[in-house]
Amino acid sequence: MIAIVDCNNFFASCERVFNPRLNGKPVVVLSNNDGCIVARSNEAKALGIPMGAPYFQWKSVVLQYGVYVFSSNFALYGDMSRRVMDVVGNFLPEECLRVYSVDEAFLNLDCVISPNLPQEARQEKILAFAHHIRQTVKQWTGIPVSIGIAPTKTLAKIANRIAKKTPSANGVFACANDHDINEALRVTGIGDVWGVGRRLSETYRAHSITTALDLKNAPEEWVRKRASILGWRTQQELKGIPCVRLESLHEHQQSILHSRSFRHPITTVEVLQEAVSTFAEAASEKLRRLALVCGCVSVSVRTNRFSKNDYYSNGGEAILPFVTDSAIDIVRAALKIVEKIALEGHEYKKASVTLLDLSKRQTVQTDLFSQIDTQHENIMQAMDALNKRFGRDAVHLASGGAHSKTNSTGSRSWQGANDIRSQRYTTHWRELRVVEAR
DNA sequence: TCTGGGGTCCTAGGACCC
DNA sequence: TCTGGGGTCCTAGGACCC
Repeated sequence: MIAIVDCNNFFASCERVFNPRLNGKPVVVLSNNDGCIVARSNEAKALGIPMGAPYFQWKSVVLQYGVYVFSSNFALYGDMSRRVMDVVGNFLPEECLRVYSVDEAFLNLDCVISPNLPQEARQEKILAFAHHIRQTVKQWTGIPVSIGIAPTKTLAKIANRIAKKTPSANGVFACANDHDINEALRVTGIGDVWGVGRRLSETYRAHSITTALDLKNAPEEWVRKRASILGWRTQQELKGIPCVRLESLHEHQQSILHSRSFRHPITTVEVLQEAVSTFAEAASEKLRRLALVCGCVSVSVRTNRFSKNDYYSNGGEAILPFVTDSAIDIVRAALKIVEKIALEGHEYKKASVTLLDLSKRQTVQTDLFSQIDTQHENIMQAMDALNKRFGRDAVHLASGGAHSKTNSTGSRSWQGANDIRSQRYTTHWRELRVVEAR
């Protein structure tokens, strides 16, 4: 049996932990640049605010109902995620816990509760175990979680959704036998199935497959043909046959991406290069943190994708002559690409830098030792140390823009809005929560 | 005025081989 | 007039996830 532990409204719940007056109130958290609504408390959901909605379209509702709004605070959410996963990790061996995203983890319950127990005794133990996890996470971190339990991951996801939607379930829902599973599938819309996105649900609905149960019962060959091997696997999972493995096929990450939309459009290639330089440097920092090197840099730029006229987007990539983790090499390659792909006269709204062809730093170092530039290595170590100690962007490459080009608030004019962020309560000494006792 | 960011995997089709 | 068959590898683009 598989369990999935999923934090409820995770970002909104993080805000509530350190700001209890938000309990019972509608809360939303915005994406980078304060662009979209990416997390909503139940009260905000009840107001009809959809996931991913542009913030500006919902500002009037926000004002009318006194919704509390926050810019995203990833320092806080990342740290809270680590705490939640640590607590869950206390309950079972490491190899039976698979952290799937910032707010979700899969648990292999067979590690903890013997599959050979009689059905009823086993079910009872599983439920008690799940409730215990849920209560402990809540008490130790302040984050509410829901737990879904079923024979496959896709079914566990469905059980989790029911756990969230059914108040009487108390945050835990298990479906183990065929009858319970079919009933759960019957009340689950096709679009709510894990692995069925917008396009696939359109296809399915056009063929009268509207619930998860319909998909389970659809002809396999048809599913295989119309929805590829992925759709077929989803269908197998609905039938209780495990098909989705989470164990990564790869030893390490395949790509590193850093991208941002600009608050104000960039109109000159010169400024665009500053932005791309900054992004490439940020990507290289992540590369070094993961102890990887890259062999290929890819850059893309584009204008506003929502304005119909004059949409322009372009991209390019460069294969590096040697693998590297040096910001200097990577930025240089990225800027060369910008020269090729960026034309004057456009209003650029977004740029991204992707590092590809990643390998472990250690393994290449032995082969290509003479090619690793030790001077760069020393500079990178110094820069990383300075930025760690004195804050991000304490030092950066000059191609990222000089300080004379910053505006009155101290940020470059293209940098995104992040105006209404809460304090970084758990990671910055100066932002600790102050509690007054009277 | 205003619309996120960071990933993975699969497939079709082209290029190439003999 | 008429133009094979069998295979591999790579890449761009699409779809999906949170």
